[in-house]
Amino acid sequence: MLTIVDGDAAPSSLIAALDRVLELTVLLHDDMTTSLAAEGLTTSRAHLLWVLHHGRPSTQRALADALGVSARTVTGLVDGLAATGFVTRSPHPTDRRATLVQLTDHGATSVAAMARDQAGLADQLFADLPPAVFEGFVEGLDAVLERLREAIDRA
Amino acid sequence: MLTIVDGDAAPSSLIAALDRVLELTVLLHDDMTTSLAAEGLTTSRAHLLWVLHHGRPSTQRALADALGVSARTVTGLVDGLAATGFVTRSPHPTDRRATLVQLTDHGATSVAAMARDQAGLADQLFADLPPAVFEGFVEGLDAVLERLREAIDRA
DNA sequence: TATTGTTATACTCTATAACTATA
DNA sequence: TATAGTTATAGAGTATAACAATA
Repeated sequence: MLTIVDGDAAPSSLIAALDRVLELTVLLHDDMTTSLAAEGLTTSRAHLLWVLHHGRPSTQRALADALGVSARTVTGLVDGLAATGFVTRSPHPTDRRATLVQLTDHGATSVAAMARDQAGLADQLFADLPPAVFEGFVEGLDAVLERLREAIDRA
Repeated sequence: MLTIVDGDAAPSSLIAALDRVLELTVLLHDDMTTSLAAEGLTTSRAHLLWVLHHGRPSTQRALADALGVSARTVTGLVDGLAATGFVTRSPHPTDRRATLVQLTDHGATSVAAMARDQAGLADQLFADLPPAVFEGFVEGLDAVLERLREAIDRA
């Protein structure tokens, strides 16, 4: 974690807040990585399954676009997911260049488990928060997200 | 981004909140990756530089412990950072098995740039927030972090 | 001519295991 | 005997470029 607070500069509550946001991101990432590993998935492969669950059988080209990675990368991800039984490849009915990727039963079960895990995590993080605290958090979060999107757009 | 809200389950404000937290983490990660790439750094290498900046010349063993990776991984990271001029290796003064890694001027300059980037980001995210919104966000963030740490401890 | 997905190649991060040089 | 860091090896994610099959 890139914690910035040190003796080099005057401490800033803004920087301290960013540090805690970054800590949250790191902890969340580790938690999700651990959960997925228990099901035999990496984050990249899980992401592909997730896209598949929401978009139904897709060509690899469509998956590459949805995931924001190259066609070559999708080949590798699908290879791995097919070898471990999460997806299957089948020919596209009308375009003989293309391949359709679809979830197996095992893949669908894993996606359902991922959804349950996320719902459970949301519960653990938020369910017992005082409503005012939860609402304040969400309000601030939305404002921060908006500013972050603006900053990225400017860059 | 693993956005969970779909037609499969009753929409939940808790899940929606987690989705936005996850969106924030993804956008922050992409933003930082882009900034670091502009300086010729990956996140792993930047993390090592950051540890070095805060801990002064360190053995690779100490770096491996601080980063939570294997000794082999540190060898690779230091190889890359040395080849690109961010760090140098030198013999440990008293333990001839060990190697000290230290920042070059270029490495120190890069760490300073990283610190500036983070401070700038904190400004962009928080500086123009109404104080009450900022405080509500931080209060909620602290509560969420606490619950996340508890959840991880239980697991 | 353009597109889909592959092979070829390469770089990075990560790990374990075996080994060398030292403690 | 234990530790620091290396080589050897391997798997995963990522990319570009060249290529085959098909549109």
